[in-house]
Amino acid sequence: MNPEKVITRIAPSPTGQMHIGTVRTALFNYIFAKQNKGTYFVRIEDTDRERNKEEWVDAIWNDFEWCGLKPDAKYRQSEHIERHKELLQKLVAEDKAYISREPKKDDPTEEVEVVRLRNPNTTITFTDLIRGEVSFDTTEHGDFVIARSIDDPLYHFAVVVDDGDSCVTHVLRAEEHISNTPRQILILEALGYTRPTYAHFPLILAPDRTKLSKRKHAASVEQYRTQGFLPEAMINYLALLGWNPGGEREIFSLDELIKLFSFERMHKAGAVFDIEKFRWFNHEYLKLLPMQEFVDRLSLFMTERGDTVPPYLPQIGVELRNRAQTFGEAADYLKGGEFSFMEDTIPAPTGELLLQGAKADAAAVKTNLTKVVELLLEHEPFTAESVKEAIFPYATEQGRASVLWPMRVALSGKEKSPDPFTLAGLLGRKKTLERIEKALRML
RNA sequence: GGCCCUAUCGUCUAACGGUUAGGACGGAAGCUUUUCAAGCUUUAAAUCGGGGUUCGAUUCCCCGUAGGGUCACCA
Repeated sequence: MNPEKVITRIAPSPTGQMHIGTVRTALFNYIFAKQNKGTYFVRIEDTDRERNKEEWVDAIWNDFEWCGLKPDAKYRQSEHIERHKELLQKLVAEDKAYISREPKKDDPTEEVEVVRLRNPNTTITFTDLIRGEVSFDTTEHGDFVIARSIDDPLYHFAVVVDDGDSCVTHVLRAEEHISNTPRQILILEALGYTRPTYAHFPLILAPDRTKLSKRKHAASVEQYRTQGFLPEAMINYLALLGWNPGGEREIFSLDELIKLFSFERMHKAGAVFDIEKFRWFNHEYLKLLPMQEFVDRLSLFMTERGDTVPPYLPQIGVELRNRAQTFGEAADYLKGGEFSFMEDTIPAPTGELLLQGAKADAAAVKTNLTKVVELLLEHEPFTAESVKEAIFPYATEQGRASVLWPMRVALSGKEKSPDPFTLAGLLGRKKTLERIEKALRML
């Protein structure tokens, strides 16, 4: 019955590829808003004209769309520049801030007129949903700069104004911002806005336990998309970095996360991003996909990557997906000839390879292969299971290695491949028999 | 360095004073259609240290130690 509607936001800056930490913060903002039937929006923080680039603005929209985190609204901070100027002037007029003529910081030969806030030098205490009460002495900040000039606001000022005007109720962001919070509260109080509720999420760490950075580590959404990770797996994995619903289940859909999320179960310490576990999650999600969808999405991935999609992809889908944890790996397997046995043009295996794992001599292998042909000549139906039924008793009798190894090599032409029955099922009777006959001539 | 935050297997974590400290990833071993992968089974592996509080501490308090974040005319 609380009349106050929850409003959350994510505020990325368009200075490069989107960081997966940004996605996680967006995710929790999204989840919390949805859980409370509130609103979640994206605001692009583009007040730094020198570092921003249009291409990164587009990348942000694309990345969020790919992740499945659709905002209820979106806008750019630069659209509000007039409002920022207005409030900057108001603050100066009220003597809560003042214009200070001083040498430019990175070029002391030049003089600038920055705007500084009159710091009341108080101790600011705020409640953090994750960390409880947090206090900072703000005297150390002095009269800090809030604008490069009277019409060029800086981050802290712009954030406070935009959050205030957008009636953001919950500022949920990463821990790196926690020591910025008191400064923003000081600005907020000077401006007279209502203070939102804060929460600071633990950081995502690299294996060396420092903040995961795009410079040093694989940390951008784009990289993982390019490697063929599924957005649903990424969402799930990211949600479980620093949070869990208790119990032993790990696979959760976005809807389930919305139902289960709570700040009480949020960790306070940073969590190391483990690519191996992420790959495991991805594999789990790959296996959850209906085969047709797996094939379609992989085909799309390969096409975008410039790879040729082999016509036999649907047939080997199950085998391929067992092996590959990501679409990227699947594409690599295909490209690397892992499934070359599906091609009609493969050369016959050498006699040496046919005997390599057979634990028997050429004469015995020849006999066994001949027998296999005989057993399969009219066997019905010709599926992996039924081929196994036809061959297995004989193989067991003769020593499985002496039958199964050469049969598998004859069918695949390779040292490593799926088992002979799967191969036969995939190839069909005609090709199966042809390849065994061909192998027989190599002995 | 100042300020702030944090601390359970290598990693992600469960336990909200009483458990043989559980699960997952990864590792190791074994099984299978004597290859590869997947799958299944088994297994090693942790409460940072020291003081308290308590009949009893992973859990509460204090002090260390270690790690991280932040200290812009970036966001």
